[in-house]
Amino acid sequence: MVKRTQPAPNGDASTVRDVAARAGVSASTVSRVLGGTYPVATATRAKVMKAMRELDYVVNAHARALGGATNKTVAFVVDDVTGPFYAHIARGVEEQASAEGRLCMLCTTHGDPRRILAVVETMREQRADAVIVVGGALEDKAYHDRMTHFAHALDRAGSRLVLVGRPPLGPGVPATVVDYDNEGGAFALTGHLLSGGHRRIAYLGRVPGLSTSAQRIAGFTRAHELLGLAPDPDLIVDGVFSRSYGYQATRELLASGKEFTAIFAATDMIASGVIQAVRESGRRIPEDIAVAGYDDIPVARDVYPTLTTVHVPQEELGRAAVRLALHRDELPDGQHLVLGTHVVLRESTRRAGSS
Amino acid sequence: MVKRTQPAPNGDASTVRDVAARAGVSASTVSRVLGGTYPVATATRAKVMKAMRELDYVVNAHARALGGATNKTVAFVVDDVTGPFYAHIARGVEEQASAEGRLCMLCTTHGDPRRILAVVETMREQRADAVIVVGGALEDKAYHDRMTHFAHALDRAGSRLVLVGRPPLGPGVPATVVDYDNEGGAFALTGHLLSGGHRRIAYLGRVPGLSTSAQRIAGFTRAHELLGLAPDPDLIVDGVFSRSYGYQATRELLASGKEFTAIFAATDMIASGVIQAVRESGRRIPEDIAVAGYDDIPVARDVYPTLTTVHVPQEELGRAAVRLALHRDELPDGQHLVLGTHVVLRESTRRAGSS
DNA sequence: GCGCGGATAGCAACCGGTCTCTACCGTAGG
DNA sequence: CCTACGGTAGAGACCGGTTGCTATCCGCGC
Repeated sequence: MVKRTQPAPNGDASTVRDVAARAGVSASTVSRVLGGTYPVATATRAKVMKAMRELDYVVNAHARALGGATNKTVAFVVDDVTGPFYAHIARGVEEQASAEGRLCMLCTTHGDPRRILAVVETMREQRADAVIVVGGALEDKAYHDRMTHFAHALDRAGSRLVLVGRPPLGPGVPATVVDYDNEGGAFALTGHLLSGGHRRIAYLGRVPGLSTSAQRIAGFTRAHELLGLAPDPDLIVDGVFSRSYGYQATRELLASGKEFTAIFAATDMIASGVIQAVRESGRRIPEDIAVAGYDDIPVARDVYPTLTTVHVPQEELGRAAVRLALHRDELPDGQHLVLGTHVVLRESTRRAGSS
Repeated sequence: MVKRTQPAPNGDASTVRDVAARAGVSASTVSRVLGGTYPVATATRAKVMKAMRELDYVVNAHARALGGATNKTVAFVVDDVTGPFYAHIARGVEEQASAEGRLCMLCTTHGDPRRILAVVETMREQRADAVIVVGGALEDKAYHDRMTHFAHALDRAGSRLVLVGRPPLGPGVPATVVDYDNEGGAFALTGHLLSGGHRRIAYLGRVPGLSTSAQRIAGFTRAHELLGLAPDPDLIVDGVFSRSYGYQATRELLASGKEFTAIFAATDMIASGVIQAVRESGRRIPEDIAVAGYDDIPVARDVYPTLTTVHVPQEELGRAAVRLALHRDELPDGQHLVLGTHVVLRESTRRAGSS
């Protein structure tokens, strides 16, 4: 007899068979009590429950996952959790996952696209029933191909790839896309600035090759064109999505002597740096320079003056991602959901004349 | 023959045996190629690798976990990921977990202590090799007992409970504690304010029954006592750790007519609301009222004026939690690590005379 | 009194890897 | 030429739950 006869000999968790032995029933019966989806006599059930309690038994999720196809797990892949924008999406994902009885794995890539691929591979091993990738995508052919490959691989394994805030991989690729109206938000915000009389608007934080950036620039440009204008390429500055970049770039821009009356920061994080630099230069916001951001993260309400920005429904993006991944039939036409965005007017763009 | 003969009949992932069949070897051989820890002839290895590539094979993490005792997973339990303080700890946890070849599960409790218990139970099922619980603990007997129970249960299963930023459960309880010098930080910060001449300091955001809060108040009080003073209980205001609370409480405090020259906000989040309310009242910071916070989250550098606060090594807390859980021998004496904190002087407490 | 069907419980075969033990190969040493 | 041994590969028993099929016991109707 190699098998232990002790209930739970301290140092190893107890199993169904331990519980069965103690309750004087078979393992199947214990399993049925656990599952609840099979008739078990009340007296038997009570005996089993008692034994489980006495042994402090918990099922082994892995053994359970081996039988069924799925692990009841959702994976969330993101650049960096400390960014408020992603953190709020993460909250939505976690909440919805939890509501759907799923666990949530958190994986960060620190901006390295190769790590995304590695992480998705790992999630394939974990048999997660949804893999949610968040953040703008690199417009790179090889990368795109690898993601397409993963979409198919996940699909074959009964899992689902969900892209949040990035463009679809193409028709026929089994992936769900949850996006927000990036271009439309930029269009509306730029329109707001233009209608406020601004004609020379600087755009800070263009990221070449990043889908999110391209869309915002597109909206920015389209709003100009609607009025028969064109943005000055000289006022569109490349950068990264960070506060310190916003601060630094603004100082340089102010020092350059270029003319402009408004700054469209690619993100609120950038905008908060912009605001600091503008104020340190002695200029007033919005009287001398109007400032606007994008994302509507909490900092937009906290800066002084409060920041006009484009609201992105972050938590809803996260929730929708999980919801659509698990109930694919909810979205009949294709697998592409676009959530709306809208401009939130605050002090940083208020015109002198306005109330 | 019920078993499929097709390699991977589209709709189900391929298994070791599928690969074995295609490579013309046995399942054990495939497993050995996978593990790498057993001599396999070069030619055989090549055949197997080729088959794996052709079938786009990935191991099933659950099957693998079923054999070994652990799941190579670390669980991170937190109130809310959108709080910057917790988000930075999360980043530390995720980074270290990733460095140690572990995956990271994210679980949020939304401040409901019952959910912590449920989550820990779930992690027991998952056979996570560490469960990291972050955030101040409720000083409640029943709750304490349940946590102690879980510590033992996890220990029995070869797993480890780690408490971050909360007091130990008691001697003999198998749990690792990674804490920071909460009381010392509050003591130093209060000392800084007192040495700046402030004698009536308001404390905003006491949370009755929360360990973190009690420790900060203790440091606050001890610094007063060192100078033969005592804080005015009337200036210690109960609240919650949020920006809006800080804003509201400050308005009420200013309107109340109570005398004070400095505000010690229990957290930076509260402080950012305090700053806004003070400035809106027309008072200057720090000339009329000095403001200080706690935690040193990014917002402390972003507010105007920049915020004096107590630096808490958030990422290191997260990393240490994972490290100690996995290499328990690293901490010889007991399982209690306390990281240091220090005051970060910024503009919000600068005296007129100082540079 | 006998047979039938519903309600329960048990047996054993999975799920997909890993690991131990055994078997086989070729070759080098005696 | 035979044996011993290093090097490899295979067979099969796990890990812990789940589940289809079977077996048993019971009450009840004829």
